[in-house]
Amino acid sequence: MTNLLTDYVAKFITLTSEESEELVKNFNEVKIKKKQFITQPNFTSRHRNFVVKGAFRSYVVDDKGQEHTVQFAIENWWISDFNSFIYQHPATLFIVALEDSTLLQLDYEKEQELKKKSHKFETFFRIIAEKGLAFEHRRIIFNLTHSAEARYENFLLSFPHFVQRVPQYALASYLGMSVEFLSRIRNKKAIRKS
Amino acid sequence: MTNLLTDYVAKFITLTSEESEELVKNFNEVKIKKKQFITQPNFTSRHRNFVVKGAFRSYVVDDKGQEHTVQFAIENWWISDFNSFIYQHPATLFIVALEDSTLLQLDYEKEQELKKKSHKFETFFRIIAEKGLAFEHRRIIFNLTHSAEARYENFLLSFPHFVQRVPQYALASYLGMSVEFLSRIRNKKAIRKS
DNA sequence: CATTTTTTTTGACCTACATCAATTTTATTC
DNA sequence: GAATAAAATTGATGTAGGTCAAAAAAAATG
Repeated sequence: MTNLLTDYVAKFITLTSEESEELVKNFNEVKIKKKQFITQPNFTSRHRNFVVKGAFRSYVVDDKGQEHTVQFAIENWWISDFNSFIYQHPATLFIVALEDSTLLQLDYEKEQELKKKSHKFETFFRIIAEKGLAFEHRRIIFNLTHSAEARYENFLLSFPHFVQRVPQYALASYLGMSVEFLSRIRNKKAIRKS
Repeated sequence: MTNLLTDYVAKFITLTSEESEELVKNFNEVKIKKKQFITQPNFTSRHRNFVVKGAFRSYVVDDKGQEHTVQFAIENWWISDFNSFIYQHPATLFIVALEDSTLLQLDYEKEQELKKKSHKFETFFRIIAEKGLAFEHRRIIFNLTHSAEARYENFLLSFPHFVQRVPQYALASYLGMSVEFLSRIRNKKAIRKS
C-alpha cells in the first residue's frame, strides 16, 4: 500500500531507497469505512492524509445548515482541513469517506521532524504546497470567470475519474450551485444529445 | 528598502546576518509607475514580486471582456501570476500597479538556486506556499458560504488597509459581484447608519 | 428480494444579483 | 484650476440560478 506513496513522492524528488523507506515508515495505514468521518469541526486535524484507496469529501456547513463541498480526494490525492492541520487549531470542515477507503496518515509532529531533518523532505513538502496553491488559484480564477454550466463542463473534462465516484449533491455544492440546478444542466445536455 | 523584506523573512525563519544578506542580494529593486503592467497574458512571469511600497492588482479578462480581480497586494505582500511563475509557462493574468510602487523582484532561476543551496531558504518558500494555500482555502470556503454583502463586510474587517487603496470596481470583481451591486451595498449601509 | 433510506429529477415559483443607460462625483492632466 | 477622463451612483428592468414540494429512481439494508 505504501508503493503508491513512494511512486507519488518520486514524481517530485529523487530519494535513495533508504530515504524513501525513512519517509514512508512515518505514515500509518488506516482503514476507513464508508460514511465514517476523519475530521470534524472543533477537533484539531492531527494528520495529513494520503488516499491509497477509496474516496473522500470535505465540506463546511453554513449558518443555514447547507453543506458546501470544499474538496474531493481519490487515490493519489491528499485531503485535510488544511488550515486546521498547518496551524494546529480547531477544524471547521467535515471530512467523510464516500467509499470504504485506506489512508496513509502522517502525524503533524512527525512531519515537522522530517522537514527539519532532511532538506529533500522539506523540498517535497514545499513542492506539494506550491502545486496545491497553483491548483486553487486556477480554481478561483475559473469560478470567477465562468457560469454554472461551464464550471460543470470543465469539471467533467478535468476530473473524469471523480465524476463517477462522487454523489451529485456533493459535486453541485463543490461547483457552487444547487443540486436541482446541476440536475437540470445534466438533463438539458442529455436532451441535446438525443 | 530591503529591510522590509528581511523583517518579513525573519517572521518565518531565523537567519544569520550573512544568510540574510545572501538572500536579499538576489532581489532586484524596481520602481513601477501607477498604471504600469508587470505581467500580461502570454508572457511568462519571470519573477516573484515582493511589494515594498505601493499597491498592485492582478486580474483576468473573460470571454465577454469583463475583468475579474484575482488578488491585491500592498506593502509586505507578494504578487504574481503564480501558475505562470512556478510552471514557467505563459501567464493568463494582468498585474498592474494601482499606485507608484517599488518592488523587490526575485528571478525564477535565482530562486531555484537559493532553494537548492540552503535548507533554510527552502523552508522559507515552503512556509509561504503553505500560508498562501491556507489563505486561499479560507477564501474559497468563505465565498462558497456567504452572500455578496457578507463577503464585502468580511473584506472590510479582514483587510481594512486595502479598502482605502483599491478602486471599488476592482474590489467588486474580487468579491465576485458587479460594481453597481457593491455600490448599492455600501449605500444601504450608509443609510442604515444615519 | 422486499423494504427503507438516500439521491436525483421535475415543475412552479422566487430572489439575489446582473445589465444597461443616464447622471453625478471624483480624479487626472495640461 | 478648467477641461477631460475615470470612477461611482441611481433607477429600471432582466435573468441565472435558488427554493420548496412532490415524485421517481437508485442504493442500502435486513
